[in-house]
Amino acid sequence: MINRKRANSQDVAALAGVSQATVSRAFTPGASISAKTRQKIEAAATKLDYQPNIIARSLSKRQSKLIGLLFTNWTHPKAADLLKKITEALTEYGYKIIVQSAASSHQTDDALRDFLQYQVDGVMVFSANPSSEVTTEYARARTPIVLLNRTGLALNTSSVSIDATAIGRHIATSLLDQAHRRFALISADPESQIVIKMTKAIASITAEHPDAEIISQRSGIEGYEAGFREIRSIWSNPDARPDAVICSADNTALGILAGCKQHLNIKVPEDLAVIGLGDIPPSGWKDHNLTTVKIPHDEMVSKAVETLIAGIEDSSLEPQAFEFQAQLILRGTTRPVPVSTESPL
Amino acid sequence: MINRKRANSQDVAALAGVSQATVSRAFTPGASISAKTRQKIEAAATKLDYQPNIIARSLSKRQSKLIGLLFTNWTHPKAADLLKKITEALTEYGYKIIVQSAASSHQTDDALRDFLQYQVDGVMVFSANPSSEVTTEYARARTPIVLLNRTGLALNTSSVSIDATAIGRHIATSLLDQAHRRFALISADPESQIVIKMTKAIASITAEHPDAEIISQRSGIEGYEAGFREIRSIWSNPDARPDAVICSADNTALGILAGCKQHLNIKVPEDLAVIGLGDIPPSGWKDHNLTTVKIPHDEMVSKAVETLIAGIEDSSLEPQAFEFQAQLILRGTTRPVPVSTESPL
DNA sequence: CTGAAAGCGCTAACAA
DNA sequence: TTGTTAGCGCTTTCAG
Repeated sequence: MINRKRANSQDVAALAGVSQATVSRAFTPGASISAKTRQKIEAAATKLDYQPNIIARSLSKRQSKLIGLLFTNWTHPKAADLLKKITEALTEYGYKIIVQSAASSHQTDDALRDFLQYQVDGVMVFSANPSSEVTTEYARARTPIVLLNRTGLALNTSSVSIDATAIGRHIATSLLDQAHRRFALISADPESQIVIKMTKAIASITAEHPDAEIISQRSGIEGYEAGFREIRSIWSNPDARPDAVICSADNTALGILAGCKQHLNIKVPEDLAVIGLGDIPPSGWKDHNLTTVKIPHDEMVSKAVETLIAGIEDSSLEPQAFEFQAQLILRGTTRPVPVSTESPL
Repeated sequence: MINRKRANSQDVAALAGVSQATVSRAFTPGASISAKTRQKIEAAATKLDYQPNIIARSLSKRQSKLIGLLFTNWTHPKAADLLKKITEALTEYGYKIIVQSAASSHQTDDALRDFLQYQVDGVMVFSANPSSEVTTEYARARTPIVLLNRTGLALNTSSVSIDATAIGRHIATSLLDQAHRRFALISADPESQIVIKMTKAIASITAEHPDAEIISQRSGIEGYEAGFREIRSIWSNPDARPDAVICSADNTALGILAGCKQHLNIKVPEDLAVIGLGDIPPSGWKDHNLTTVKIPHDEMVSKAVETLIAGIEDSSLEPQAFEFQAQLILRGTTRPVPVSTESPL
């Protein structure tokens, strides 16, 4: 059987002895069509291996059932999980996902414009901020954008993020309760809104406390090895040693821990407290037992997806910003909390 | 400015005072059009925020510039890296990627049929085997499929994988050289062609050796914790203890290592050798120092992408199967190789 | 180099 | 319930 080209609804119509429009109805849920003709058509369709051409449908219906997903932060420890969750959630709603990768902000905008050419019904952006020119284009096209992992700065976009201020204050307070005073802050991307807000929150707490301070702030440190190296450098100046280091990622914190143990003979948490961010599985393993912050990624993805879908279905909806509460998980790399402050009931 | 609908080539044509077809030409690389009219059109286009509708173009050209990417194994340690690489490589060639996730083989087939409805120009499947019915449909539609991480069993599909037999033989031989005799095999998915082939290869080597044997084979073990638990169970029977365990994933091997150290007081590699698969970063860290197998993922992805593109551009091309050589990385969890066998020059 | 016109495969009124 | 007809926005002959 040498089928030159794929069967279309015309071919099926001819074989079934009905009009082409009727074939279209047979493939439209809830269209008015008699059971008998539907059967004829289904028979003809399977015979010809017919499947509706969604591209043509999209053109005609002026909606593509396509969602653009722009991904930048591939080294995020949950990158694969997030992608899976996003993909599956959107699939549930009957959408397909077009992924693009972007490194620079320039690429971000280009990718976003590409999405528009593909007539996506909506876009989700993970860890990047589109320019306001692009978001305006989107607004004009009435195509909603949801930013995941960014706080709601950009115009015309919804966002889902964590409440960085709250967790920042919480970390700082907890550290102070545990009698830590000299904080070092280590981050990957200093531009990240979350890092900025957390830093500000921590600073505001230390400012209120007479002998507490942020004694150093370093950025561009990402991953285990980077942490491993960084702690040496931090420790090298005996006059400026912190007694607590707060990292923007668990991986980095684990590297620091390893550095403390292997080279520097720093006792954690006695000499130094270490706090991570993300609560990746190894952090919970007994040999690491890292105090860290758990981010409710699943809830955030669900909310992001819901928001996007809502924006697609009701284009009059205003963009919204959501912040989720992250949770500090106290484990072995911070000193035990004094009993009195625990559940002050 | 309340632009009800997006501008189309018609609108641009009107504004520029040319025909719609000319606008189309202006956006077709290499079309014959004078510099002057092109400029007029570009001016009009930017004024109207016009961008060609790729959906319409696809319908008309009968090619979507869309590639379907079916992803099943999200827990693969390199999942995010692979996705990134695939996405970026295909983007280089001017394609966009539609991702879908599938758990069961049933879902695999459904997802692949969905891709067909979206008129994808080709499909890449990571770690799954489509049914032959579906691959036949694809063949009929002249839409190439490339399987990544599967050996070339399915009809009408190309595949890119590692040479599991070679690496299996290599591992077994190396272990025998190091005076190991009793092998335990631990895998996540016993159906995986790679696992099957490696097992067979190892078995064929042990068969040739009088006192070597595979003393146990366990599957369904995936991840650090699973490995951590499994080694206890393996070790619980003093009469059937292996002196080498070969894992289908580094994570699992690392869990085993931790179990050996923390609970069982097993000396590695003196009492037990441990070999992983994948060479994830922690395996190389000094505290683990795991002997493992490095898989040339980047080369494999490049080859898979090239093969797919080639298949799209020349539909007469026959499917091909590629196998890459994996590399055994000897580190600290296997006994040192006797000097005599090293470089037998 | 440019315009007119005929599709691409489908949906969506509108009649019948 | 069905058929007819007119698009959806673009590409691509074919003339000019």
